[in-house]
Amino acid sequence: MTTLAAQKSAKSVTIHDVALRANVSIGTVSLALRNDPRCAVHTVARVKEAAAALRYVPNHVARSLRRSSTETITLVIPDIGNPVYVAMAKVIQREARDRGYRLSLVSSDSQRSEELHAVDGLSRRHADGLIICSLRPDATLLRALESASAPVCVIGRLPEDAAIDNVRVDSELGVELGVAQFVALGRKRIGFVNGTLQTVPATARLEGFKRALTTHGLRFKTSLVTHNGFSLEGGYAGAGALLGRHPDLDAIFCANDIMAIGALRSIRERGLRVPEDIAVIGMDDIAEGRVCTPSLTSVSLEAEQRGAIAAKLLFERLEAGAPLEPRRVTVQPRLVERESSPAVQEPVVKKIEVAS
Amino acid sequence: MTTLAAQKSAKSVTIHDVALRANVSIGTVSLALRNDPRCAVHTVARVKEAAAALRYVPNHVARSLRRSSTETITLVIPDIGNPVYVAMAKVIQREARDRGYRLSLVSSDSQRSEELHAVDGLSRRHADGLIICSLRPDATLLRALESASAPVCVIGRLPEDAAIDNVRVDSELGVELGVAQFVALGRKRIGFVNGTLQTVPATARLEGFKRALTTHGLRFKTSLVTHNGFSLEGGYAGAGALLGRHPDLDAIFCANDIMAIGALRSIRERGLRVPEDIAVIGMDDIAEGRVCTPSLTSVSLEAEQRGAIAAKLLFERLEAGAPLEPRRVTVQPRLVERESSPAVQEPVVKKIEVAS
DNA sequence: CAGCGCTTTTAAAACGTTTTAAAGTTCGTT
DNA sequence: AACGAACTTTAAAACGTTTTAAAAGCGCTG
Repeated sequence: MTTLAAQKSAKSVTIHDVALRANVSIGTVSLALRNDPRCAVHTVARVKEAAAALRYVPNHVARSLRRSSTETITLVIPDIGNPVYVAMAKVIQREARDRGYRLSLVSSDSQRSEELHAVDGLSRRHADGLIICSLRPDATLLRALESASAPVCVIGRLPEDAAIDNVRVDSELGVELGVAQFVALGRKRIGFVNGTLQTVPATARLEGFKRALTTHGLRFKTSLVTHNGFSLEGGYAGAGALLGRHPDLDAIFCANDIMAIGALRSIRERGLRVPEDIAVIGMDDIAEGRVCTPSLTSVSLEAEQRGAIAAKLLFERLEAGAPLEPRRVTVQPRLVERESSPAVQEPVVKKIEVAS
Repeated sequence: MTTLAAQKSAKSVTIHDVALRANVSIGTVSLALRNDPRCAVHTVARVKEAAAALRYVPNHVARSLRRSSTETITLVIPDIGNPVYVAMAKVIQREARDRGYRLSLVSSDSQRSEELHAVDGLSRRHADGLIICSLRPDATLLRALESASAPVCVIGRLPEDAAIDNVRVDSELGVELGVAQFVALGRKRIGFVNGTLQTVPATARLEGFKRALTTHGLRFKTSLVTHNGFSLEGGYAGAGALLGRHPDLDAIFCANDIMAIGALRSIRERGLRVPEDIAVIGMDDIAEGRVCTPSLTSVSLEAEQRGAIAAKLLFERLEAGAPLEPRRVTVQPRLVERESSPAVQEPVVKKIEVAS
């Protein structure tokens, strides 16, 4: 196609071409195209006509340079394969779009280098702001974030003294909700399939697990916990190990839903039934949990809500003239009951039986 | 933190500052930082020292403007919630990174507007090239792609006369592989849970299904097929409808793995066993299929491979001086056998049961 | 020591916008 | 008829790079 080749090689039409055709200066074209009130209506019309005739489309790079703003924000998530982060990304994408920003999505796979690279992108002017969800915000990353050259917001728990906008969730409480549900079901031998050791979420969740056991007068033992990747395989392996050590478990809490789905499979393979023999609760409340078999009881960590709040904080900072104080928002977890650890039926039945 | 506030408000250090400190012209700084051989080694050293001392980081926007290349490519996928596209994206991301490009990922959710917007981004200089995976490449989109102002590559079937680089997979053949496997298992009453009607993949797969039935001397009926979204819910609904109409089905082919996982659930809920009562085969061979219960037999459409090829085509075009002829690559599907439709063992068992 | 060739550095132009300050208009008042 | 005021338009300066053509430095040769 000659048109194709021609178009690709042709110099693109600029504001100068439009100015020439509309017989005005480039300054006027710039004003007119943005409907600046300083520009007379008939001029606006003429300019737009010329622009349309020439198929003018503004060069975003040039505009960014002049305005020193790219109208893009970066979002870094740990794993694009995890639906919970995808859900978060979708919310943030929408928020960004509503404000005229584009979203640049990066999956860090928890690589520190990827995370730092994204922060670095701020000073290179790749983006105007950054939302980052990190499982392991160590000193290096925090330093980079604190001295970042543009607004930043972190989703996930940060040290108390970090001077960075922060949206977190009380995941200890989340684990406690789950364990409480097990106890209400009459389950006492509870295992915990946790995620990668030394990540902040894993640490917090373990803490919550210990606290919950204590609360309900149950004894904590290290052998009740496994640490594997926050992945399907991790959950599968974890539940397997746990059941190997404690064949008498009657409930397993999993540090996220993906792991829980892996755990379901492992339990099944041992010929055990969920929830009759073993109740299972996950965390994150992802869509997959609603449709797996059995459907998964889960503690929602309100990923969408956290994403929306992070976006709000970031844009406030972007739009604020003056620098703002660092802010912190904490979201509450919420138990969503489904088949893998049912709330009502079974326990009620059970209680009636006990009473009669 | 005052440093924080200071850094954020401070004008960023530019090549001019470095030039001043190193006592050379900005042109020299530019050359030195890129290790241009025209620059004397001692000067390079001095400049780099100055740059480091000032923590200079180059402004990518300015560079893009001058070089008129953003070193970014855009990838548009239909659904970021579908692991198969995520896998594809990861491959392409890697390929891009290896070549010094950044990847901007867009999930179109099959909205035409999103797709066109991405194409439009090329002329706005958001990116240097585009890879797009569209379920419904209609005339509007094709026209836009053909007259795009930068290199483009489409993953997915295009009309024969489209003058666009194109990577496709023979998905008819894929369906035929699946049906052949059912037949080998002795299954004859085969349903098809298809995706959204009027998408190109759904059309092709339906075609393949009809052809496969014919090949094996089976009769095609419209009632053997359902059309729903290419999603978990779609698969769940589709299998439900199918079983409502034909309770005697002994095999269900699903147009993708996500739908197949939904279908598994629906089948289970009716108290039927997979694969004993109903064999199931999906398409895409996503990781989730390996660990669901039962694990999912699937026809791989080689998403990673297609992604890699698309990247290769795009970068060839980006790096080519002269315009290239449009190219087309077709990839072959591959059957991956797992529990939901086992190759050897189970059918024997089944026959024994029936016999008893 | 003029001239040459080689290496290194530089000034200035360019990339395509937005923005600013100033210059032109037009019009109603005095 | 002159004078502002209000409205429009414009020229030119930025934004921070890369690139180009020319200049400068420098040692050699004839």
